[in-house]
Amino acid sequence: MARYGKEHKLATRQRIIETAGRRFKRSGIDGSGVATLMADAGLTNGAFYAHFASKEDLVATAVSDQLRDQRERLAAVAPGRAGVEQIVRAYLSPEHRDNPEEGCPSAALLDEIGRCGDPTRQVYTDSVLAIMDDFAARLAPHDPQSVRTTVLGVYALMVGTLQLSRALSDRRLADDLLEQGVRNALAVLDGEGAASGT
Amino acid sequence: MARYGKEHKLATRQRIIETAGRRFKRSGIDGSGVATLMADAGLTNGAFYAHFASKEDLVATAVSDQLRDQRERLAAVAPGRAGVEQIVRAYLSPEHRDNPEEGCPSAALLDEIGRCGDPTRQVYTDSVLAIMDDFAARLAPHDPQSVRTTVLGVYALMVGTLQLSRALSDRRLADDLLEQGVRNALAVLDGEGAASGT
DNA sequence: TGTACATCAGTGAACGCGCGTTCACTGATGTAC
DNA sequence: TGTACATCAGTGAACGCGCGTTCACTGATGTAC
Repeated sequence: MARYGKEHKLATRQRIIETAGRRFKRSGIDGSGVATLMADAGLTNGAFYAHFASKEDLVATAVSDQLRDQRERLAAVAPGRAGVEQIVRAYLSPEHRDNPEEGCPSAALLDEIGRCGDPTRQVYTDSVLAIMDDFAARLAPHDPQSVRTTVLGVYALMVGTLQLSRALSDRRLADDLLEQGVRNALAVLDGEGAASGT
Repeated sequence: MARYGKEHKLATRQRIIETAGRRFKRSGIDGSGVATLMADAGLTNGAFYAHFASKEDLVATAVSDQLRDQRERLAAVAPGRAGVEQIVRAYLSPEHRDNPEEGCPSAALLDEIGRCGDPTRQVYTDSVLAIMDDFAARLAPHDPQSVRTTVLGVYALMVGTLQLSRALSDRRLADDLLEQGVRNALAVLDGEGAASGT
């Protein structure tokens, strides 16, 4: 059990990144202070700058990590039209809406990310595009490039729908909106890549 | 020029609400301090609590004011299918994306609003529903209730699309996404209320 | 095997600053006589 | 018309606190001989 050495430090760094990702999604970026982020990882504020150059550095890193995680979870879903529908339904579910901490970083943080500096937005863009490319390949394996923008549009649709469902204080209306979102997402997807259906 | 009296104080209050709305949309809610908000209105921090019970009180009031403004601007657009398309294109335009301060409060603040307390979310819900009801009446004057959820879904789609377009650091991709958003919004709307066309 | 030293992840106190909020006070305005 | 007083919108300093960041120090670990 090395408490000392490169491997240990990297493990600690990874732990900070993961707990910070959850904290940002729960409390927002501006709403999460460095001392709290470190306490979440079982550490004190002083150690922060041995791992990251600045809070913004952690923000970019945590956003990237969150999106890599989202990408990996999507990769585990079955291929074909059935998998696509499963992804859309899981994303636009009451469970996802009611647990932002475990969910999509875009749904929790997108408007704040839009106000971040260039480096963070660059990292965000690259990470989202990697997910979009995976999804496009799922939708149109022969020509993923052709549906890239379609897929980006569906992602935006789902993000906005989940955010609005979280903000509405009328639960029934929020549930109806999620169902409407599923219909809209599937309509856009089916209108496009008529390929790769199950 | 009364500097004193009910009318003067109400005018000052309204000025604070309006400048705060713009500041929130530019810097976020957590990113806007009371001293800055008051300085924007040409006042000092001390006067704040003569006008509002708390910062959260101002947040709820400013969000409501912003949405009332959005509603009034929408009401000025011509009726029928032409008006609907004009609204969608203006919303999902590069101009709107590049000027969040003048734009839609949902696009600028939705994930932060989702983290606000019940009173703010209640005010937000009521204000959005008023806009949705106007829009539904525009789409299906004979039976607006039937398209309420459709319209809410289109609003969510547009909000998410604008937010994502703002966050992407690749301008061409961000532009393509806006165009895709227009197609998606119109497809959902045309798939629904086949009525009231021009 | 045992001891002396080097390494370094993490601690905890402190930096200046801005946060949301409170309050004694100012000074321009309106009212009473 | 002029003077004395009441009203009250706004000022500015202060409250305790948390912010992001820095740094001297601790103490457990690994290395050298």
